[in-house]
Amino acid sequence: MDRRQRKTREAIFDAFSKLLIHNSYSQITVQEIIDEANVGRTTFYAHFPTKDDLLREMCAELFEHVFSHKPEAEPTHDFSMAADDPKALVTHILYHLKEHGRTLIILLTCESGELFQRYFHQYFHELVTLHIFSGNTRKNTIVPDDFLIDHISGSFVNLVRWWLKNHMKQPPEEIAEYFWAVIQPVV
Amino acid sequence: MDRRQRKTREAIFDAFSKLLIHNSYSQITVQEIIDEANVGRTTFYAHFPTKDDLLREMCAELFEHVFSHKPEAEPTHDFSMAADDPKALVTHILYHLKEHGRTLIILLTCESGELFQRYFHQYFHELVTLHIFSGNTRKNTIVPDDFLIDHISGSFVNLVRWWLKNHMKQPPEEIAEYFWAVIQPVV
DNA sequence: TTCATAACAGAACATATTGTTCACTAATCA
DNA sequence: TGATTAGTGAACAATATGTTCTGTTATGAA
Repeated sequence: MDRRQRKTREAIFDAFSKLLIHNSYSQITVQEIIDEANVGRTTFYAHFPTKDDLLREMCAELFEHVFSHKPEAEPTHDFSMAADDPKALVTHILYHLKEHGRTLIILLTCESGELFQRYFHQYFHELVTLHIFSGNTRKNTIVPDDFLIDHISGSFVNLVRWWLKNHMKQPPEEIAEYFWAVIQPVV
Repeated sequence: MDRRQRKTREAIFDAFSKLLIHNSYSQITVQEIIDEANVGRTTFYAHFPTKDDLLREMCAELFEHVFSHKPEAEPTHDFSMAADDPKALVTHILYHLKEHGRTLIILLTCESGELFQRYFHQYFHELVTLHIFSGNTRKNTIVPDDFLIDHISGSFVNLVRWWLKNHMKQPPEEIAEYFWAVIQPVV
């Protein structure tokens, strides 16, 4: 991608983030984003057909990072064994989420939360299916599998929102414990 | 309230519901609502300052009904003992929700879901605090109380959304069972 | 039934936002 | 260096918003 394109894209993302702190999504106009980002009107529309696309792409980029569990070097924490241990995997993700704290608050708190949440849920859903749910001997025979997965994903999104509401005071390890405490008994 | 006012209010609510089936909240314009409801522009603004207020009031009215657990005569089901039994209470609410199925789908599925969900969560939160959580000897000592309540409320909202996704095939009693199966082990 | 009151209709209005087009300039990287 | 690609800024039609006006109609109390 052209350096100019990256620069513009970054500028628009930043401007949008900044505006989301004080105004709600629907109230923010394309004009404001343009002004804040210092880009031409034409340029904005060349990058994003609509404001919704902008939000969508911003969410996608964020989650792409947060849910990436590549065997990369982790500077702040060691998760070499994360792949096997579901609990460690959750902690790992929570660490990544904490890195994006400010942006997360904006996206989950603001009016745009719904779209964001849908993404969140979707990404985590995949993870649950792969790493937490599978390989388990099912204890719970009352509820259908797909509901259970849905419940677990939803609970995680909820947990993160609760964490944010508490200004992310607790360390990721503790949050992971909470999650495990309400999920482990039902899987 | 004046009969004319009630009529106008109803017309606007109905028109809004109808439009929400096919278009997403943000795409619907005041003009469209006015046209669909057959009311004057002035009239609309006399009732609702903004489109958001309209949605807010619609949600409020719906939940006021769904979460009303007055000792009223229930035609479809008997819940005279609902006040004591949390599970019966949940079933009771699920019955009310099913009555509003179409409107619920619209409100939870569409883009406006976030605001709606917030209401939903809030109403149920109160109920959890009063009827499900209280009076229980706490088994779970790991997680904080306020997180647990949050988790339960969030799980209920999630459950209803899952139910809707499945076109409310299952009877309320079965859904209540599911809820109990994932909640009872953690309280 | 009468009548003052309050609600509604509809048109006209200024204002603001959207998304597009066009001619022009500047940066990129091969 | 030079062809290509990205960005600028102004102007635009189209549409939405919210307000103000004047006139009409329904309501419910006397």
